[in-house]
Amino acid sequence: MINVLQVTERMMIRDKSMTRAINTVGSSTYERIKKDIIFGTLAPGSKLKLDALKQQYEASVSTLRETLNRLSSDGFVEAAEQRGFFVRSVSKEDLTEIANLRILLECSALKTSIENGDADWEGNLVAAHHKLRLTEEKMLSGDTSQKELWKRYDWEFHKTLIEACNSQNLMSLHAIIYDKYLRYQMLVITDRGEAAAKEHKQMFDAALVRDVDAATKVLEVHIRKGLEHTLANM
Amino acid sequence: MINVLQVTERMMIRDKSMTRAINTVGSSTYERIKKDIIFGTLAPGSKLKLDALKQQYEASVSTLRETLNRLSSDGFVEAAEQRGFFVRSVSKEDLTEIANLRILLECSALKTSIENGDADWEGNLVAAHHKLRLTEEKMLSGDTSQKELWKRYDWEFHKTLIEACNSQNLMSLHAIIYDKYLRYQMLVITDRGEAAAKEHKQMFDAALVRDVDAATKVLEVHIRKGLEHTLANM
DNA sequence: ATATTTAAAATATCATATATTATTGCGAAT
DNA sequence: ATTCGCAATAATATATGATATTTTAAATAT
Repeated sequence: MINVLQVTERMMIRDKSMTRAINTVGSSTYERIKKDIIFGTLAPGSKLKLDALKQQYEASVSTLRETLNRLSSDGFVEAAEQRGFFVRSVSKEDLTEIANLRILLECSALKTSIENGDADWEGNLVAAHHKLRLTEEKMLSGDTSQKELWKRYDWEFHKTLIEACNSQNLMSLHAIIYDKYLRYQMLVITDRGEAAAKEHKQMFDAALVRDVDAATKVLEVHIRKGLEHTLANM
Repeated sequence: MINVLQVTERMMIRDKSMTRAINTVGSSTYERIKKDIIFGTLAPGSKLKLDALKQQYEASVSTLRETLNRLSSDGFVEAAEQRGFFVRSVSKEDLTEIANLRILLECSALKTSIENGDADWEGNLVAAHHKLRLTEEKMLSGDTSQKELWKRYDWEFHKTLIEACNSQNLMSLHAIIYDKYLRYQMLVITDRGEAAAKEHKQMFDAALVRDVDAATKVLEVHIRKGLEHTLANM
């Protein structure tokens, strides 16, 4: 799931021999609003007035309510009965909870994934790490124009690492938590560029030689350091 | 959260000096449909046609769509773009994933909770276990009329056990997973009555003497045995 | 049998009506 | 003067029914 930065334009899918454009207004507003919450365009705690959203996202009230209800179940929006919707507010406590959850879920998934991953998985991992490293190098050399792309490759790398864990349920829970964690990262201006890149490399190497202990330990440090960095800057 | 068996009638809340009835059609429909999915009234895999639901739950299409979108984010309903909604289908693989997730989340929460629980928590735990034990005894002596109540007390006991874990995020994730697990339990006819009751007692005792290891071990066995029992009967 | 056309059913979206909450203004009491 | 309570009004959320679009199925032709 490229849930974070998913292309919002119409996607093509194969249907028999024809290609046909599909995408509902609902799903595209969902992606757009979610993205705007994660990347801070919609500020934490701010009221989501339906009339205003109607103009902003060019969708009807019903469609917006469907969207906001979904986002509320996901935990990005707060729904106050008969008082409307709000962007989920942020706090250090919440971030700490999110980070701990991410450690719990992702480390568990990583362990199983490393134990079960086949050649396909290794291939995907090599590819994912390669793309991530290239973008990281660009970022480190001062070209910060592609922050969104960088974050997408970060997501793809982490997702690929745990992809062989054999649990759809775990994967989708993790996807949500990852996005919540990302939202906090986008809240602060700076990032841990070089250190994070080094940790990615260590995880990559450990995963390929099937060293579960090393990989999960680095992952935990990776997340915990990210947590500390964000806490210190928010 | 008494999410499973929550009373669907209007609830009273205090507002200044008056009591005032609140409850939207949306939230009550949500609870009702969720309950019907968990308790099997709405069969796994079955199509959720809007017209039919409209009559069944006496709500408009838009309200129902809001509900179904929420349930889809929660994972109880499958939303197929432009093809409508379906009750989430079941499988042994899915149940196994759910059980493993429950072990992961609940054991982690239990550990922290036991480490942090104060006198209030102990009191709540004593009360929760007492209510559960009374109902279990009735069930074991043949009175199976209160299966829903029993399941509610089971939920309250497990919830109370982890309530001092200091993580709202973890608690709400756990609540969803618990309900998914419960759905599978309701699918099969029989239960592990006596054995489960014994395990509850063991967890209760271990929690009170703050024996993290013993408590989490029993919990894991408790869930794993429940998984095996359900797998064998589905 | 397979493909195409047509009809029916169902979903997605919208505009509007109803119910609820929030705001404002005014007068009485402290 | 300031606070509090109350009523009228405005703003907003919730819920509904109607319409447009898409999918499913049934029927016909290749």
